[in-house]
Amino acid sequence: MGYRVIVALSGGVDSAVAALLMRRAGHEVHGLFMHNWEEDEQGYCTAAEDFQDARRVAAELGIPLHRVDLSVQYRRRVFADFLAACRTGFTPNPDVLCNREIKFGDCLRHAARLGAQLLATGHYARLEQHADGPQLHKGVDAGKDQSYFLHAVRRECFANVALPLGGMYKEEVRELARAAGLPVAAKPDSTGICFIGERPFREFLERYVPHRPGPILTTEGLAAGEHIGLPFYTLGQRAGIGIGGTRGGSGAPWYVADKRMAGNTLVVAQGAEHPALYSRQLLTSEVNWLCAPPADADLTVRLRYRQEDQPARAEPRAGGLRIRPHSPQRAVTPGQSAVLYRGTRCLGGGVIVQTGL
RNA sequence: UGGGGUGUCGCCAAGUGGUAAGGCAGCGGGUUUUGAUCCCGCCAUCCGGAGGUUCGAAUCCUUCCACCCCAG
Repeated sequence: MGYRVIVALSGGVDSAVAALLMRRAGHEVHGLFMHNWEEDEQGYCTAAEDFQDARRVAAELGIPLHRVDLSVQYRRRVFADFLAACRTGFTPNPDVLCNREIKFGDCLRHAARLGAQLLATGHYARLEQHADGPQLHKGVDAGKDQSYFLHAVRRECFANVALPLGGMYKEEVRELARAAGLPVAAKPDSTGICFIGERPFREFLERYVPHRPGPILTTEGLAAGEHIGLPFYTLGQRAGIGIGGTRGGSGAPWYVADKRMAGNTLVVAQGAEHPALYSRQLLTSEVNWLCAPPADADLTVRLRYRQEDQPARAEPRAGGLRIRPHSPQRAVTPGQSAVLYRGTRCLGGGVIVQTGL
């Protein structure tokens, strides 16, 4: 008999297959369903359905299913942060924090209380246990790689974690699920911020952040309209600005180039390649290292999920790193994470706090 | 109330007798475990209003209306 392994079952295919694989590896597998967000009346929250799916999966696999309510912790340590960041004009990535605080924080501790030697999840990333500690690597399926979301997890928290899908492609995972008769084999991939779900982001945020209209200016300083409040926009964004054609304009679409909190001003640039949309360097907050902090600067950096990582130089500075990508990067956004890689290995990362030419 | 100009989809903007381009915005969908980016689709039976000429007009004529400019 192997270990007692707790698999975080979300009700989706990935975690179901993760459980399947751990059981096949001979472990004693238990499922654990996390409840992180209070139901609301809007009908967007699918937690109830997801729990039912998790139950069906557990039943099919013949494993016990536990359930833990972490919604208070989520609200205190993830959502509060998220809102605070939004209010300062940042574009936070709550899923990064959720992995650090909830999934590989409270959930991990809860798994230990349930007697597990190992926690497994359905993330597409590879975890290797070495003598000098765990190493996080990109998932083999480049299209699904989720190492970006995991970079902020404390390194020691990976010591007793397994990510069985890291070496697989999504199609293989679905195929395994089908072959094993798992009831969620054809369930669509979930997208969207986990607690918000698929609902329109703006509509969600409006419940917590009041509108505060202000001017929209072009990079030339011309008035271009009115925005509803800086927190409702993100850098590089095109849709939702509401600017039509202008006399003598190029006819190209407009993008958010800057959010000036001081003057409550949204600055927009015309054309997807406008120089005002590019940054040559950025500063990060304190970095969470998943390796011994590297002395040299030969690495690549990913500045937004699903963006290709870029060669860059990184040097320490007070409170974090100064990162200079070899080529200017588009829509580098405070609040998003700068995640460092060397080859397939994820070295860690920090939150972008400032960008500059 | 003298002269000149303009009036085409929410915004720009083609079209000057042959039966409404395009872009932007918007909407819908696809991709996606971050709000994007990107991709696909939809989007004026009607051209400021009313008459008239013509087989046929947004395009010609008449007139009215609105706005702009120059003179005043």
